[in-house]
Amino acid sequence: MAVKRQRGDADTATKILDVAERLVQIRGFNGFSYADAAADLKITTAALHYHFASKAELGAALIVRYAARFADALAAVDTRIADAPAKLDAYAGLYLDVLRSRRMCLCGMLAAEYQTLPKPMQAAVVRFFDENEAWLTCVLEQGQAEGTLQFTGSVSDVARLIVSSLEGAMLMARPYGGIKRFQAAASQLLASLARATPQAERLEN
Amino acid sequence: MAVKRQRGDADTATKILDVAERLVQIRGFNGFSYADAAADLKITTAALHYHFASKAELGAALIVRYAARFADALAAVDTRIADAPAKLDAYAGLYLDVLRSRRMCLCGMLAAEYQTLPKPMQAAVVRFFDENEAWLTCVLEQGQAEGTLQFTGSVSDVARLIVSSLEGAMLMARPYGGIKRFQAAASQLLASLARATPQAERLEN
DNA sequence: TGCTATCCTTACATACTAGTAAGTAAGAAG
DNA sequence: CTTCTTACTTACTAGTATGTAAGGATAGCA
Repeated sequence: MAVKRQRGDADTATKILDVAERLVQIRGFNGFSYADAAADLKITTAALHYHFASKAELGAALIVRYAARFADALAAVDTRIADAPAKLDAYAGLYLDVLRSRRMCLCGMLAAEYQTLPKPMQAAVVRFFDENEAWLTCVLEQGQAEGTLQFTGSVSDVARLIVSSLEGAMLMARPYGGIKRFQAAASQLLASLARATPQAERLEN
Repeated sequence: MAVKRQRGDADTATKILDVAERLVQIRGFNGFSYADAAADLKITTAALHYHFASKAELGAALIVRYAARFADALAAVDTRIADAPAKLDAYAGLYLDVLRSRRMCLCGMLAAEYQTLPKPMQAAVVRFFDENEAWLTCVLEQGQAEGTLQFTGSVSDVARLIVSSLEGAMLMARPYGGIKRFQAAASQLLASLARATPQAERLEN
């Protein structure tokens, strides 16, 4: 069967995901309702239920799409950038992009609400973080082998510290309403990992 | 007027705060209801409204009490411990205590929900973090002066990195259901601040 | 004894929650 | 032209949310 697009619009399911994603990133999964999303899209809540039978299903689809997009972005970093410290900068840059649109990381937000989430969403959130950790582990090993990164402790502990610190920095940045705090925390963290060679200015925007 | 205690119990307002605090730390402010707290206490929601007229009022009282208790704990650290690095360890220990009871930091949780909180709660959350930062700033300055801590960047940036990273580590620890991740992240972070080696650096003292 | 304040209950109001049932307009398929 | 499918809408349900009004129980006190 052919893919259809009736009025030149992105299809409704995609638009629902876009709106719901933004709402969850700003207000949390427990802080938004089908009514909010429906009002935003100027459709009925019943139409939402047509595309996503339950809120849990919508939530799971949200994480799957978000994780896939993040994985694509990480793959793009790998092809674009060779240097391990620069890869870490680019990684922090992905977080910064989210923060610039005044949102929290979707999965960071869901981590806070973790205990109230349906099982499939919980599993998807953990998968997202595992994938982040795996990518960072590769970069850290590369940097260690090249001698461009130095750290004590296991590679996976450092990977986890990076994820934790960046998620925490995002969390804290939002009450303070700016990206400066995040940038300061990220550059400080990454500087402590980079070997004390002359480093380009990073995260300057 | 005298303080009364009718059946040897802690007074109801305190018990409400205890239960609500636990619920918010586990489920979030948007993830718990007066009905949940009332059921737990085996009283009616109307009784909750007697003590805390609105959920917003209860939430604000929650933060005020939590912040006061935290401030007391920090003061106790100051009198008990002289060494700056050990103070930082004790600071991380406070977070660990919260995590051990399988809870998120109250204000870390509320930071995630920040955009949906009533104004007075938002202000109280920011106050909590400002107080944390101020305390850490003192400790970092002390450590810098004593030569027991070393770091690049401003004292307040480092203080913010510590808060961010520990809050982030708590956030991430809960989906993974243990304290190991938190401990690894905290010790790694603090180790990077403690004066690294007893080698050449010591000579300048 | 009766007055009063505290602390609570019953009963209710009002709004919102996710989710469902039934129907319909528009097009594709045969 | 009929039938089926897609993508909705209108109208509704049961349950839950915060919050209120009125009054009862109990204790201390004048």
